[in-house]
Amino acid sequence: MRRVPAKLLLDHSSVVAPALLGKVLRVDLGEGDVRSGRITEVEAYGGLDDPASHSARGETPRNRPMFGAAGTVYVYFTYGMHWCANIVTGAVGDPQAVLLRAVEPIEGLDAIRAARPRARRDRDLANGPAKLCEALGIGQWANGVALGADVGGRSIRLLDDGTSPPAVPLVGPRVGISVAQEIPWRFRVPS
DNA sequence: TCTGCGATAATA
DNA sequence: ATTATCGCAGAC
Repeated sequence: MRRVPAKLLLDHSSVVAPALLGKVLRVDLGEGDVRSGRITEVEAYGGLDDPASHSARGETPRNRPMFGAAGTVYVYFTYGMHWCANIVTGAVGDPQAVLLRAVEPIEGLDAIRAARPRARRDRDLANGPAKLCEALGIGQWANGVALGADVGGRSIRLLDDGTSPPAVPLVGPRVGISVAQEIPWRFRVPS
């Protein structure tokens, strides 16, 4: 299980996004609590040219991590109660990111179930951007942190276990946006 | 399975 | 006012 090379993350988000399908997201929360899942759904968000992106109107305190280096994690709080996580792509100053929308749990299933008490079926554990964060324990602590970096005993890694991205991913419009709905930047592993 | 709706607070 | 969401209730 090797680390995803930084080079893969350094490109336009719409190019990186489908390449992340099948990769393994592993969160180490310390004290033996390790949770991971295979990425099955993502969305690309661009910079100033993408009106649906948090970075569309320039840099603010919230979106600052998007302007950082490729491989930075951007976590935001929304709807008054949910955390969602992105992987930043592209060069410093070019605010692009891939929203992680769904994973299928691999490691730490018991901890994941405990973190998602409202999920009645296992398929509902991490099949949404906020569910994914709650399941894997991703929160504000991860905002602005580089993949692989240690944050007080916690870390997030992106790994390749040999699974290839789907040759033909399902593609469609991004979810939950009110502008730029015609841009097909949502990518899913075919079921 | 699907559709509609309320929760809840940071952001601009 | 809006929001890169979720889970519940009710209809079928």
